[in-house]
Amino acid sequence: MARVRVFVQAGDPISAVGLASYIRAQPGMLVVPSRLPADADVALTVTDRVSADFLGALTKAAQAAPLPTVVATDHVDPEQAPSLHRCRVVALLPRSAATSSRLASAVMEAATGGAVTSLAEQADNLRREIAGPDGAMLAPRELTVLQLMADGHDTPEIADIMACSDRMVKSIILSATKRFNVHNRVHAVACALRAGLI
Amino acid sequence: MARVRVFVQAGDPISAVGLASYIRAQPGMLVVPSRLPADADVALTVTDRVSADFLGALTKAAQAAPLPTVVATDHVDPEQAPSLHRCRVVALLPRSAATSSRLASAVMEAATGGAVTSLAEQADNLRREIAGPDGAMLAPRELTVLQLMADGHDTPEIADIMACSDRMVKSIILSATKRFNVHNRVHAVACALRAGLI
DNA sequence: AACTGCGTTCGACGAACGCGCAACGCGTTT
DNA sequence: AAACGCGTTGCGCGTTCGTCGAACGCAGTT
Repeated sequence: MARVRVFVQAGDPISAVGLASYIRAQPGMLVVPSRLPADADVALTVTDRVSADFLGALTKAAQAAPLPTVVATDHVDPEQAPSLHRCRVVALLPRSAATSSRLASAVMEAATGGAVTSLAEQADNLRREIAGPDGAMLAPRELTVLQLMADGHDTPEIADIMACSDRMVKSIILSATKRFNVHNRVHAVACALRAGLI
Repeated sequence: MARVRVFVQAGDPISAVGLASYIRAQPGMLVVPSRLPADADVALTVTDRVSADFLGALTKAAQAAPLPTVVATDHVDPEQAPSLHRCRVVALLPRSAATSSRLASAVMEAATGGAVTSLAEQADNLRREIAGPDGAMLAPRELTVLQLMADGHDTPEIADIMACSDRMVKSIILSATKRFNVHNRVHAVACALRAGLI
């Protein structure tokens, strides 16, 4: 292969030219114009979080020109992880720690189709690298309570679903709010949602 | 002024080189190395959302070298808006629609200290430009209340921030929960968060 | 076995929330 | 002017939440 042709895609122009600069600085790569995705070997995208919306856009783009895709992001929604391979995503990179060499090697591997690590494993690595060791700090019960609250259930309903008393549910919420240093249950749910934990 | 010296700052390397590329492409501007913020005329930053954390980092940076600052972002937390001028923020741009000319003119105005529109007005314009016509599904006050709740504030705090009574805040929440057919305020915040409205 | 720390469970009380009803100001309609 | 809608605020009620304290079981320590 002569030079790897990279199709660059981003939700905002700033990130787009940032990615393009990285690729242009690589001797073995060049950026293909956004009008000609079919001429590329690899797609390179960046996003705040891999959400359903983002994957939808990716799917649409993949129908026009199916390319192996590298994604730079800081978060992958757990429920979206299984859909990644359908969009031909072959590599996940940490956006906030994307070095020139990491980007380049990921794009090169994607272009040559080599060394495809499991996407689930990559997503896990990403979560660990981004969130640090804190990400694993929630107990399973806390997770359940947070999810149920986010779905609109109040304390007695949660107690019923989890087969325990109201007091227990409140205790779980209390311990979680104190440990994460948030003000109340709304704040806790919002933080968990933003952190992608639920 | 000979050339405008711009100090570029971003949470991730991709956006940083993106911004730098934009500035370098401008004939009248140059990028100062990140080690020499004191040599710059203007600071240019980019962030997903103007949160308390982001403003904290900005404040710390401003202590080292107080510069008029241009921020490219897609969202400004309403409660942070009053703090913007303390961090010497003079312009807000839509990140997802940041064109070369908009960036350049904002940086130039910041450097010359001219044409300072009200920051609150700029924040409003930003919200309108980002959300588009879909954002019209929620009234502006509902959006504010939801954001404040997501940041952990309770009813009297929100009433204080929005300069109205507790009853009014509750009325806004009540009308929103009825209109969106959700069970309570936690559910409302979770839905808004998942829909990307806040 | 007695002690100690830690997580779990429950009771209780003040504060906050969910919500209906009534009233006031203010612009628009007729 | 009268009628109407709409946003705002207040009052009050029952329900739920936030939080402290205490009791219990269960490791590991000595």
